[in-house]
This record gives sequence, structure tokens and C-alpha cells, in this order.
Amino acid sequence: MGSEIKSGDIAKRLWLKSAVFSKLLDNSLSAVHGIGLTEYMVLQSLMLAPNQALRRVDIAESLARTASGITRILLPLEKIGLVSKDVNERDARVSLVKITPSGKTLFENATTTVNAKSASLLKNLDTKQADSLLALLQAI
Amino acid sequence: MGSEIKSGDIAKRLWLKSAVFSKLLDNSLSAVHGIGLTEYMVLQSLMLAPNQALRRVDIAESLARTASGITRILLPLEKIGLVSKDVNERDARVSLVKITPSGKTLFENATTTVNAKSASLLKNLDTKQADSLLALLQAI
DNA sequence: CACATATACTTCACTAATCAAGTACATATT
DNA sequence: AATATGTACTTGATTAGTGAAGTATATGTG
Repeated sequence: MGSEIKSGDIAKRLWLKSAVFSKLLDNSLSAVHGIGLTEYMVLQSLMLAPNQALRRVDIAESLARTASGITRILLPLEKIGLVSKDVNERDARVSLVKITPSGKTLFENATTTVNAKSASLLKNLDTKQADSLLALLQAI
Repeated sequence: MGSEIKSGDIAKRLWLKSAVFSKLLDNSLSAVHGIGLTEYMVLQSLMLAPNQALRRVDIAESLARTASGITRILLPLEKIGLVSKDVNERDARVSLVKITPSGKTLFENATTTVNAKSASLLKNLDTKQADSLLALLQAI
């Protein structure tokens, strides 16, 4: 049953490539926009959300982090005004997070950086291969 | 130029899937074998090396970590006897790392766990898709 | 309604990893 | 040979993230 072996190899490659990509993307984002990759991903979750607001637990869920991790990430983001707190009238436990106009602007600019850097990291792949890779990553 | 956008999506998916996979693999390894995923990857680097010995800088390079990170990872691995220090007569700066017999045994067992867990995480993919994904991850 | 259980979030203590500085040794240059 | 530069590694301070415990609020059940 060689397919298990192959699965292990896929997982290890995924681990390694992600480490390389994350480091380079993180460096680019920090240098140009002053936020890290995880912070960027938080902003993206908020941008994709209906009303551009989410509960902390939902951000955690969507990024495979813990609630406490999200609490810590949001502190500086709020301090520099990229996100803001919003109350939920139905449930006083939740403190909704909303992306601010300046958060949106920064996100759009940062997205340009992420896309450009990613393209340079994936320059070995032709269009068909890139489509295929994206589809496979979405399938798993 | 939509290909940049796609590249960004690939990078983000890679980041997210790797987080999910790493967490689950790490949990399985810790529970069953008492080592983390990074420690497992260090052992793998040593297993694949000629003579099953490597310099710290080479381990760091092969795993996309820093030298100081490797120093810290090796401490407990040496303490529990999975690796051992070896001197290099040509160059007194380097302290070679060698996998021990018990390190080899543990690595073989841990590999079974990694492969099984990975296969379960990739069960959505058929053989052809898995081949394709592995090839693409190796190409980038 | 009262009470048990569940959920959202935060805080504390800890872990894994980084970067920068320091030490020891090696290699090249003069 | 003396000195400068480079390389391998370690250490101290810091950062990002985790897990467990605590607080506050909500929901379901006798």
C-alpha cells in the first residue's frame, strides 16, 4: 500500500513549502505594510464576511487558530485602527470585530504585495499547473 | 493579469492547509511517540543524510529553520537519546549530529503514524490526484 | 423559575521559534 | 606570521501562539 507513503510525502512537502512561503510573504508584508501574514489573513477573513464583521471564534475557526490567539492578534490591529470593536445586541458575550475603512485600504494594498510575491514564488508553474494546484489544495 | 490573484490564493491555501495538517500530525506524533512534528522532520533529515549525520546548519537549511532553532530542538532529542553528538576532525567548529539506533527505531514507528494520519487527511484525493499534488509541491 | 450546562472571550503560564550578539575556530590576504 | 574576514554554533531577549482556567452571559431542562 504505497499510497500511505505518498500521503506522508505530500504532508511533509506541504509543511516545508508552507514554511518557506510564509516566511517570505511575512517579510514582504512587514517591510511594506507593517503587518504580519497572520494579521493579513485576519483582515481577509473580515473582508470576506457579510457586513465585514465577525465574532472572534469565527475568525479563529476560519484561520485554524485558537480564540486566545485571535484575542492577541486583534489587540495591535485595533490599536492601529485597522479593525474596531462592535457590540452584538442579541448576545453580550460576543464582541464583533469589524474592519475599518483604513483597514480596507491597507488590505487592498497588502493584497497587491501578497499576489506579486506569491506569483514570483510560483513562477515555475504554468497556468494549467497553477489551476490544478489550487483545485487540489481546495479539495483537501 | 489574473494569474497573480490565483498565486495569492494558492499561497493562502497552502498556509491554511499546512496549519491544519501540522496541528493534527503534531498531535498524533506527540500522543503516540512523544515527539513533535519538527522533531520528526529533524530525524528524517538525519535518516536521509549520507552516514546519517549532518551539521546543524544543514539541518536548519533543509527544514527552513534557523541554526538557533535547531540547537534548541536538538537538546531534548539528545537528552532522550534519539540523536548523539559527533565531532568533526577537520573542523572543530562543527558538531555533527547523528541519529542513534533508538532514534532510528522511533523514526520508523513514527513514520507509520505520519503516513497513516496523512492518508486519512488526504482521503478525498484519488491516486492520480495525489500523484499530481505531490509533483506540483515538488515543483515549487 | 432555578439550576445545570454551554458558549464567547480574556488572562496566565508556558512552548517553539526568531533575531542579534557573542564565542570559537577556519580561511584568505598581506 | 599577523590580521581580517568568514563560518558554526550557542545564548539571551523577544515574539507568536497554545492550553487551561476564569469570568460573563446565554440556553435548555426539571
